[in-house]
Amino acid sequence: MPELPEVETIARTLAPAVAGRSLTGITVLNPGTWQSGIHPSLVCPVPRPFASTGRRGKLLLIFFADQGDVFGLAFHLKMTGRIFPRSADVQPGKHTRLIMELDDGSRIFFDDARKFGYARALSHDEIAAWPFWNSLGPEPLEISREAFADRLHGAGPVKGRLLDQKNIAGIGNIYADESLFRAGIAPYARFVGKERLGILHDELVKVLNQAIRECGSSIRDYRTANGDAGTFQNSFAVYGRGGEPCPKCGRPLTKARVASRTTVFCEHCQR
DNA sequence: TCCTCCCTGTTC
DNA sequence: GAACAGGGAGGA
Repeated sequence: MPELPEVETIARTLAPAVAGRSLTGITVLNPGTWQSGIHPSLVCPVPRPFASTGRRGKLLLIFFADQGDVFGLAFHLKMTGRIFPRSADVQPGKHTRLIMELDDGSRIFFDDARKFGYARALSHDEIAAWPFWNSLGPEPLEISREAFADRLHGAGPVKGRLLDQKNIAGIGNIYADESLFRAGIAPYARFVGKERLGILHDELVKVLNQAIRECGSSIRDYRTANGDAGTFQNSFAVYGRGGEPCPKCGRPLTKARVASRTTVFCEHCQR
């Protein structure tokens, strides 16, 4: 379940693996994983030096140094996607869906047990034809408190609005539940006022930054590009803790379905 | 705005 | 052997 902090961590830990290297080819093992109008062989007809890695919402980005029609790659890891740089002697696993071949013989595997994840080439035409990219809301760590409150203000349950990537990019079930608990806002609350949404932004920024410092949350599948687990799962106040005592008041945490997602919250501390 | 579906490994 | 996990597309 890589959300913003996990994808940010993967981008940072992947950077050394691509630094100074070039992409020489892309091998697609699962056809559905390559969701791009550009054939993978056309991404690097000649070796393409890498420039950097990055992130937009939950998308992992890899950019090329030279200017070409295709200037980078985007990966959505969805729930079970993983990125593994590996030396030339390591063979792909049964869940390897796509392989990036590098000029030193090493490879970067994109594994995804559930096949929900995908990769795309980034070109101006590809982006123009990609509604998801074009509808992504601002980054929560870059938007102001006031702008955040404006975007989240509305009729639907606040958790649904927080999860909607059109409003704010990069928030998934974990950081939605954790930030709502810290802000004392019930996930099903509607018409939450601007002041309380400002508090939600404060808490969201804090929880995201702490999770980034801790290299993300590893529940089961997520690992950094180095293969390490994150540690923020040890700091969860509510996520995955239905029935356990609330960290603030000690009453049992409620597990319910909100915005079509499993949601854990405290009925006493969150209003 | 809300629900279902896509997938498959893991848990009950 | 069924329920569950869930991001986002697509339909109601």
